[in-house]
Amino acid sequence: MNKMNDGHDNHEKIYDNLFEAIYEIVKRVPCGRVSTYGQIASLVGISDARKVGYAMNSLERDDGVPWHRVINSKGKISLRDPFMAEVQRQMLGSEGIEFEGDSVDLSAYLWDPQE
DNA sequence: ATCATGACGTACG
DNA sequence: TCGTACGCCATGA
Repeated sequence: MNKMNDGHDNHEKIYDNLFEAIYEIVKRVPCGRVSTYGQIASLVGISDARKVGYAMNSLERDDGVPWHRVINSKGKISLRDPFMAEVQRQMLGSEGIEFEGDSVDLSAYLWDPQE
């Protein structure tokens, strides 16, 4: 669920938890680019990339978080569910991301946070 | 309150 | 290349 508001946080970027912070970073990844669990983790200041995966897994509905643009450091899709993995692949494909077999060339599509 | 569980990355042998 | 250890969140039973 989403219980991030105690009722008085608005203009300040204060997050009740790590997942909210992760979602804000993922929202910055533009169409046509991909990011990795590790990169997102680094940007929110944590060393555990798994937590980024946990955060993505916890998304129940679309909160404007482009979860499909987050893949692993090997350039592959990490979703365990084959169906959803294919969905993710299709979504990336429709955004212009090309696959070489089952992986994406990160040197060509990795998001640069400075952009 | 404890326990299991789940989309990872890096270091090391 | 492969297996293992570690990092240490959020949620539901």
